[in-house]
Amino acid sequence: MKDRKHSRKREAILDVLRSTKTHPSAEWVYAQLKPSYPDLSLGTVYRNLSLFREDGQIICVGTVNGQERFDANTKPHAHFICDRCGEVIDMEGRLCFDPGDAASGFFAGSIDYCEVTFHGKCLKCME
Amino acid sequence: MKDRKHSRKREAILDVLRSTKTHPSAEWVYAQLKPSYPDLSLGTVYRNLSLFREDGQIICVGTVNGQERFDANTKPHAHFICDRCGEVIDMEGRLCFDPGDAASGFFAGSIDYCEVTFHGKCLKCME
DNA sequence: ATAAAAACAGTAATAATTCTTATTATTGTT
DNA sequence: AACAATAATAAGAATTATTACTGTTTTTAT
Repeated sequence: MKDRKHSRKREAILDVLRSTKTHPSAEWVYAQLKPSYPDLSLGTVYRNLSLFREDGQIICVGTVNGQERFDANTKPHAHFICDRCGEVIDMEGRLCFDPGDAASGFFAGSIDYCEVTFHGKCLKCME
Repeated sequence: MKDRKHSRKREAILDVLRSTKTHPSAEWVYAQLKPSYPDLSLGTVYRNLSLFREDGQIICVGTVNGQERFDANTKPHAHFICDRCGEVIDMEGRLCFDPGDAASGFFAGSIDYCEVTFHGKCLKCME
């Protein structure tokens, strides 16, 4: 990881991500922090999320309704996205295979990681 | 599938999608057709891609560099995305498991489908 | 042929994200 | 503690993919 100057806001952004399981968007992180950091700027959230991703401290889960969603849990794990309400749910531990292993050896490029995303309706949205 | 009036342009858009393995963006489809249909509008491409998706004739592969990518091959199959050049490559037939099966029974919501996407560098980008 | 409905082009609007610039915070050095 | 050097920031402008609107054209059923 490149070494960076310390920044209270960057730290706070990462803390928010680490203290939730909701796989938030940039906007949501911003809304969470704005009360405690009234001079926080949305651009700062976006910029730091990019840095975290570069440094491998967070991963992108995918875009839901046009917004990228982030996850501070960098261990490989699958996600479920509810196509009705947009909620993103961890499926950690529910898969008994490593899709990366399953494909390497068959593919000529180099595989860095693999995303497994289930789509459907969450329990709440099934009524 | 809802019944729709016939449209020469809609037909052409689907033909383009069906005759390529490149998993194109809306913009790319538009660029392909513009020479033969000089009065084609980008909005028409977007609108019809949405209709195709509603009708289950195409699927969304995910966003690459901010642009959604589409695929007329609706059979479940995995993809590889090169994070350097953005190329999307089919991994059809290379997975020996059905991730949907692997997860149902463990999850309380209803699973419609499952996306498996590998990330890395394609052969060309590895030099 | 004609009338109703759907599809269209062209353009304006929207919305997520990135970029720019002037200011402020951090860090190492006296 | 004062100091530069430089990274980080706020605010807002700019960019860009996508969607919505409006008046016109195409399709299709009568």
